[in-house]
Amino acid sequence: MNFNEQVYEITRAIPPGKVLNYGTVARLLSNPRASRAVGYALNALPSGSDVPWHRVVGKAGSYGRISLRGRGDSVAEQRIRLEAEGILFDEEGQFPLKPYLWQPDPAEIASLLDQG
DNA sequence: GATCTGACCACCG
DNA sequence: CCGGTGGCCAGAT
Repeated sequence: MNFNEQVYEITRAIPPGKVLNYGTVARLLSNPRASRAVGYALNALPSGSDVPWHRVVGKAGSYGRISLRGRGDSVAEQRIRLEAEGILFDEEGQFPLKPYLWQPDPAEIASLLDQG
């Protein structure tokens, strides 16, 4: 199980209406500084993937933010999907992280990474 | 193998 | 709040 697959496993485990930051995903993989690599992994996903990539967002202070680069269409799609799950954006295209942050059970994560 | 790039973030100052 | 820096992994050249 390589790094990318672990990222996908974690992302698949995020419930609808909840989100994680790139850095949080990296921490769950025991690579606290690998947030950038998490972004790379999601970038490498095929368009028809069953991985809910839209539930991984960037972080700006205590706010969540869509931070895709060079993919205008995907930015719109991510926002639409999140809004469809009940996450509403403010005028600055952000939303407060606190009510939407997923708090995973460490044992569940360990199990996920172990099995896959 | 060296080098560069990219959906990032924590840590200073 | 803003900017600079270092660190991570994978893919392309």
